[in-house]
Amino acid sequence: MDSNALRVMQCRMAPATAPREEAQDAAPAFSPLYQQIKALIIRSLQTGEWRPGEVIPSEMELAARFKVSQGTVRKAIDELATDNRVVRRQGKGTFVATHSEQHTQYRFLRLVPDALDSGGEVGRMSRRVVDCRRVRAPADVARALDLKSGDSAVQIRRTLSASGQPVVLDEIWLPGGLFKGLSAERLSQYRGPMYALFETEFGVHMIRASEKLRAVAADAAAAQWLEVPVGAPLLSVERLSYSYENKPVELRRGLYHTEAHYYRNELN
Amino acid sequence: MDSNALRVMQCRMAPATAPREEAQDAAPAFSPLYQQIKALIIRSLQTGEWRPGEVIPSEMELAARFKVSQGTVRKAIDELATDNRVVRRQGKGTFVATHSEQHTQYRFLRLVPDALDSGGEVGRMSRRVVDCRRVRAPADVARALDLKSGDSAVQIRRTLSASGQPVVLDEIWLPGGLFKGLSAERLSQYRGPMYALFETEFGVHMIRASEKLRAVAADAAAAQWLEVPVGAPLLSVERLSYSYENKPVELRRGLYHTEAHYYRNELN
DNA sequence: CAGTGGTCTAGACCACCAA
DNA sequence: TGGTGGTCTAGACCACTGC
Repeated sequence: MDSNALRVMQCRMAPATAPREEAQDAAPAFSPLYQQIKALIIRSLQTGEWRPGEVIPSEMELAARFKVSQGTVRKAIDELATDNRVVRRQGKGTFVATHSEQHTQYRFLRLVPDALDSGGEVGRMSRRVVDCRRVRAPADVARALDLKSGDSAVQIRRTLSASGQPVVLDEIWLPGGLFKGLSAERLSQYRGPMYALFETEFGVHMIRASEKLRAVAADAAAAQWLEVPVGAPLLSVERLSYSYENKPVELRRGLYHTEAHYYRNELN
Repeated sequence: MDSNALRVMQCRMAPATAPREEAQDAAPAFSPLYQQIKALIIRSLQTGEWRPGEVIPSEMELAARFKVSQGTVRKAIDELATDNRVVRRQGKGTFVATHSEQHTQYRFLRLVPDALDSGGEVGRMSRRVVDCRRVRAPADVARALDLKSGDSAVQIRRTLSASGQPVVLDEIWLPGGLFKGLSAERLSQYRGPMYALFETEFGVHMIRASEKLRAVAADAAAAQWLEVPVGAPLLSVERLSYSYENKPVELRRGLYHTEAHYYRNELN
């Protein structure tokens, strides 16, 4: 059969006689078929062919569409699932990941109260927006978010409180161009995690983040908001979040009061 | 063919007419074949049939031994590889993971110097053992390590320095029974990471760890060792490490000076 | 060259879910 | 009951390693 020869060609290079859809990479590097399929699926996710929360076509359908076996599609989807880009549900289908669902809420928040140390839910925190302004991005923010100096940016400051005690003071920076119309009112009114709002209102879906942690002393402002003495030790968490297109779109500088909470991390 | 019937039986329950090796779990829960194979391989790893750094039998050999297809063995090994219990090397074989190799050194240390912020190697740190004593485990340590109160424990204190500046002060607690003969001399003489010593000298291999991070103020002792003022903010990292048998065997309380270093964490 | 892990296929059956 | 993802098989060929 020549079907195998076709498969091999697909493996070795981006074929000219391609079946329908093709990545534009001119990279001559070897890439397995399932990686190519994965890239094609990601493109469809990026273009919005399937939106967050929706089902994507079944493995059989995708196999037919891409003219590969079900097993190859399966391996592609397996990786998308471990990347948290899709969620598989046996008997129902494969769904585009979203921040708007219960079990994925606060996916990036690692703060745990001392109290429910083992067992028990992570207590819901109450949000309070301090302010939300549009300004020209400072140099360091512009560098982190890949903006030109002078570009517009949104600055949000907010606190999170657990049982009345303020625990987190966040300063959030977003590219102004992507978040037109974002205001303190929108933020305050919205129910659910901020990342869910970003997703549904602005089409920005965060897939991963990178954090830098340090211990710092509280300055006057932080001390006031977190109700601690000036100079008290605080956990500084600088988070850079990346969008579906793998571009940095959020810089979040958090100060955590770790007297009754801690930052949990699992190492494997 | 009845070979399929046999497979199904293996899937549904731990069979009485088992092929050679069996897990002892009486749990009636459904478990896929490849999970059973994975459990069997883990048992062989625990009993030392294949030791850290060694090759395990090829997929074909294991398939013959367990009387399943190569694909099933492959899926079992895939999970062991993502669990960091084995390492696959194309063309060479599958190797039992070890802390004694270059690319896995300092697997659990997330501290990164500000300097080489992107690109560049993580600079080697110099170790210095402050002291190493055998004492009766304090209550909190005993609880964390599943010891009886009054059991013997090893307490190690040491520092890590980068380019002459002390950065980390660790207090390490180990069960006395597992680490007979561990002394300050052994620790000082050993070249390579401490976890490699644990592995080669005491047969204790860490597979995962759980950390709790907080910001704290330096007390007098910490201030002296880390050469910071009393009250300076330090990153407190309490790590509980688990052995191959998934039992907690190390409690490590670290204080990190995060002026020129930060704790890096990737969220997915 | 032989042996290893890595990819791909085709087809079977199972577990789960909803209508 | 039919459709989805999940498991398992058998066999082919590819890529990498070391002799």
